[in-house]
Amino acid sequence: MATVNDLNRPPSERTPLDRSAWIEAAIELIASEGIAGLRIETLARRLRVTKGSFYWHFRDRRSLQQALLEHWREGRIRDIHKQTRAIPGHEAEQLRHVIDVYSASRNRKGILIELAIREWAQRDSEVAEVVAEVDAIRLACARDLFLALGLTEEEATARATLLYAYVFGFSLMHVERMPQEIERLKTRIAGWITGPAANDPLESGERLHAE
Amino acid sequence: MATVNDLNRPPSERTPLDRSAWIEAAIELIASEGIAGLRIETLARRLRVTKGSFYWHFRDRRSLQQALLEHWREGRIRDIHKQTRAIPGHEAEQLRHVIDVYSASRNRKGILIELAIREWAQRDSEVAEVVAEVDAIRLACARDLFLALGLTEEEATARATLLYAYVFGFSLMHVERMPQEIERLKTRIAGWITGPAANDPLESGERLHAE
DNA sequence: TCCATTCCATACGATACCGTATGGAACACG
DNA sequence: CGTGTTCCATACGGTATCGTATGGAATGGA
Repeated sequence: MATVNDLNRPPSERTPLDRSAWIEAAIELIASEGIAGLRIETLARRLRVTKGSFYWHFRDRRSLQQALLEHWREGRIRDIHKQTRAIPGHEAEQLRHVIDVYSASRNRKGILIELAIREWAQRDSEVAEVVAEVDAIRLACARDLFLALGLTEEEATARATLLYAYVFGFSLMHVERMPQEIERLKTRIAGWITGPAANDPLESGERLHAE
Repeated sequence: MATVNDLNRPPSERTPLDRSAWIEAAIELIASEGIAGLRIETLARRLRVTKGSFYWHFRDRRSLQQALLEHWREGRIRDIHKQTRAIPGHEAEQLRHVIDVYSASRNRKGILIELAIREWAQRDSEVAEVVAEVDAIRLACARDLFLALGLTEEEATARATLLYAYVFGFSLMHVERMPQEIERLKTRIAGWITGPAANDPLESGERLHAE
């Protein structure tokens, strides 16, 4: 597979591209430009080739998108199980780690990819199905960790949902604070989400309509 | 101002368009197609005119985007104060209402606009500044409600942040459940976010590094 | 009536992109 | 050496869009 170094070498002594090189470059591109910025000729320029190369490896634009989506799906599912593998006695730590990975400023690129895929899913039902699948797995894994902490089924499901909604939503916000304050804020929220059982959730739910 | 009805009438007896008509149509368009789908000629087709009209009302594409952004900013700020106006004794209810407005399936269009603007903000620093301003106001208003409920400054700020991150993030997720189950789930989460004070947040935060 | 203003249509050049057709260079292999 | 395969360059037609230039219809006022 072509390495990044190849881009700085004369075309003659460069490793030939393959599908995966195009897919990797496509991931980079949607991270910076969004799914609408995924253009074949733009990709080709970044890879220092012409689109003649692209149409040798892929049938058309849609074919690249499908491969990209499948690549994302597999990578995410692998990561989920790796990150949420239960270690008895360390469930809360595992959960905070999940939050940390997705809300950390050092993982900016991963977050941008995640947002780009979800933006795409808003307007493509096939993509929405893949996102739904990944979400289902993520939620199930997080829920299992909460279950191990002693929460009820429903409470664990709700906490898992809140956890992921929070990390995705926070990455959409533009909080105006000092970096140190933001870290403190995130730590506090993470601690609350992964913390001990809250008040009786059913009762608070009912009060929504009773008041 | 041109009404929707005008689009079904012959061009001769139609109310002349003005800037606001273009801005309204632009909002509709980014809700359905995203910010990248905001094209002048596409807009013109929807308004049953040619782009000759557009370039009379606006200098260029960027000018429309700025007007659109300003329109969004003002509308959001108006809405925030309207929705979070403190009514003594009903603070929790107000907070749950905020969650309801943004996570309700009936407000799909409003959510899509919100997501489109935030997607835009990821790649345009000027837009990011406006989003940051709106976020700051929203967070301050929600924080004040939590303060009225007796929370500390830091706890109120954290809860307000969690509240908005949750509603934005949830709208990005694709939860595979029956509508009734989803409603129950959302009610439970909303009750928890707006509910009584949690465990000591500082302590849980410290544990993150201690374990 | 004449004229200025408002609002829009039409036509144009320029750019970016898609997908196809076709040729060519490098390489392996018999 | 000849040949097939792999990988890419080039050239082309077609579409969508931007911004400009310019003319025209309708309207209200002097």
